Amino acid sequence: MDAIDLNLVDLLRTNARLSYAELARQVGLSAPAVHERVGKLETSGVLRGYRADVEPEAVGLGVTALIGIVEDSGADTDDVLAAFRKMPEIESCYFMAGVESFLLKARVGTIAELEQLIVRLNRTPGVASTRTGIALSTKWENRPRPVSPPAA
Amino acid sequence: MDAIDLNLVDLLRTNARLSYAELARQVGLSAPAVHERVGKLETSGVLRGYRADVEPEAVGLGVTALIGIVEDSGADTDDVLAAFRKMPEIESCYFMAGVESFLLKARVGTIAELEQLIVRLNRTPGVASTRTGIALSTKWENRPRPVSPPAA
DNA sequence: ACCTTCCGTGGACGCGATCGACCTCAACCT
DNA sequence: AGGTTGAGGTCGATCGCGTCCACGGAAGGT
Repeated sequence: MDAIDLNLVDLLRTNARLSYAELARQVGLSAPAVHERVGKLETSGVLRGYRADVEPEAVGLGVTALIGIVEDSGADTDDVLAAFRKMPEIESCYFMAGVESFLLKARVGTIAELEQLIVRLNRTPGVASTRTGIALSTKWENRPRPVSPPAA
Repeated sequence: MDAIDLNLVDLLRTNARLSYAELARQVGLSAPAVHERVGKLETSGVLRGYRADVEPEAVGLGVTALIGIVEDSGADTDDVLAAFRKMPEIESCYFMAGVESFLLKARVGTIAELEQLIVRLNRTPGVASTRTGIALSTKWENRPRPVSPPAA
């Protein structure tokens, strides 16, 4: 993980579809060298994948909610997690310090669907209570933070 | 936005580096047709970009926090937003219904940096108070929800 | 029926991806 | 010091992909 690797990570974080040739030009190496570096970053787990960034409204997911979960005392956290994992509307899941064991970010199409999701969450074994906040708008999300020092 | 478009969106959401030729095979069209469709999805704003998914720990961002913000009464929300936007550690920013106007997701390297961030947040004009929760682990994040019906 | 528009296909051509051979340098061993 | 080894690079060649263009057929309007 030298400066060139960090540079590649930054470039791919801003545009994951850059060609190896273009990446090579940007970092000042040959295309095969970049190809090998990126391959190593992938197999070492630094680069976990490449995702298109999609406007949620455009695919019918206009409602965003953030939901805190309080577990039952003695609940099996792994079981709870497995149940959450089966709900595709839960985009993100953080295990938190504090009274609320989990914080979930969910996206659904309508408030009615959100209601159904909350009902399902409250019914899943191990969940004591939920507290949901509705996002009126997403100002930004997953903004890539440059990790390599600016080129000066 | 027909079924093929949704299919393309799903494919790119799972792997943004798929070649047009490969996409074409998967959806049963020719490469130029896919090229044109993807181009239109980009210019129409459905596809906002393509991002590498990076393991945060690997780039020195091991601490994740979720921070609720209460605004001063009479604060200028746009100014507050602009201030947040200048803080690169804030990865996501949601404008919320409820007492807390914003919910921020921030990533930093150390608890000390988190402390500094919170201090800065509390100092920014328009912010009345903050409430931060620390994520002990990220179970998953930005899981792509398939948007097109399964191929059956 | 005709025209127009949209959306696709097929062919062509230049560039990119990717493999293998070779080079360079630094670290380490003897 | 000299030799060996391995990591990480360049170069060149080959093959497939990206992308442009001309053409074709279906749907819909007049």
